[in-house]
Amino acid sequence: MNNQSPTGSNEFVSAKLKLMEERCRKNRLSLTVQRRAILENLSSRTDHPTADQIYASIQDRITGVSRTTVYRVLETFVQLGLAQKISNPEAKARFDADTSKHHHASCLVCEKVIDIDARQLPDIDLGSVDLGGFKVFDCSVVAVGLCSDCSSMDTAYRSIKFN
Amino acid sequence: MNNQSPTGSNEFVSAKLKLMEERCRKNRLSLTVQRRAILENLSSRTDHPTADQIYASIQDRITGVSRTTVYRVLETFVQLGLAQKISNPEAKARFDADTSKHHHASCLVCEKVIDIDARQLPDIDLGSVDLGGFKVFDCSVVAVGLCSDCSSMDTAYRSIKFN
DNA sequence: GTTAATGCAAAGCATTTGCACACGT
DNA sequence: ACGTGTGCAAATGCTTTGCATTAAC
Repeated sequence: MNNQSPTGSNEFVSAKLKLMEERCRKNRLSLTVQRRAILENLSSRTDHPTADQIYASIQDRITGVSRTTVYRVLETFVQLGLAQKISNPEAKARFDADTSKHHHASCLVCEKVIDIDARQLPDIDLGSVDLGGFKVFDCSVVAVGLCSDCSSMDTAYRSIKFN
Repeated sequence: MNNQSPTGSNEFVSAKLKLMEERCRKNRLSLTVQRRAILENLSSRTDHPTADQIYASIQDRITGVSRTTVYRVLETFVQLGLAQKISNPEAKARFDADTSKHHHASCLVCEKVIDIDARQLPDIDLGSVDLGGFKVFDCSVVAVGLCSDCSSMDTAYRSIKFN
């Protein structure tokens, strides 16, 4: 993360929890321990986890949470605008509690996804682009390549077999 | 598609097949009927199909092709730089025979992915952006929203449950 | 002939669904 | 109490793997 975005900080987590309570109340959804635990976990990390990664890191809590619930709750959060599924080239969904405008870089080897601060790039203006009637809700840049850990390892090049 | 890009045209398909033959020879890979059929199918369409969609549209050929082979061959094409997996928010891989610089818009309802001509947007320059050692191979814009078909249907709004 | 590719069946992950029970309001 | 949410188990969807057979060079 860059030093300007609060994603993952304690303040971000508690603000996010407050927002969830507000949105849940507005939509008559229950404030369950599971929802709190899942949102707390997702918003305290910056690694854009899969549903299963979130499940793995909270299942050992006192209460226990089922995998099914993690999938269902994350879907609810997306509908409520509390989280988003981020675009990546792999065949699995990754989630992000930071719904503000920013971009991502996805590692082809370890599949890690890092954030790119939107302020480091000019705004993308799709207003004057012909999209044939497509209504854009959101757009962002996705970079693919090798993260610093993977590019410093020989193993990184195992996946690049041909030329 | 826009009228400047040749993706999907007969010329594009045959040029792509020639390129595949060249790359396969260079890497001592066999020129099989399956590889030809899969590349021909992928490069003649502009809808960014999943592996399964390609399988569905070629399995009724004389020879028959197995699903496994489609998955394996597509992976090979990506390694050879003949195709790319495109970033999208859904939990499945989508392929594109157009490896030139362009962008995508992904429909949240029908999951259709349409192309956005790179010339309609300013270049994205990640050269001066701090990525913490991440090595970028490629980057593009991904828009999410509703395609023209889905935004004209009431059903499109079924997925937007909350506020 | 040798090496690489395919097909089948089975396994492995990722995700969703049906239904009974438990919890939040 | 009422309606919603959860957990379990099973089903489904997407993708990969092992191994014997077949095809390409």
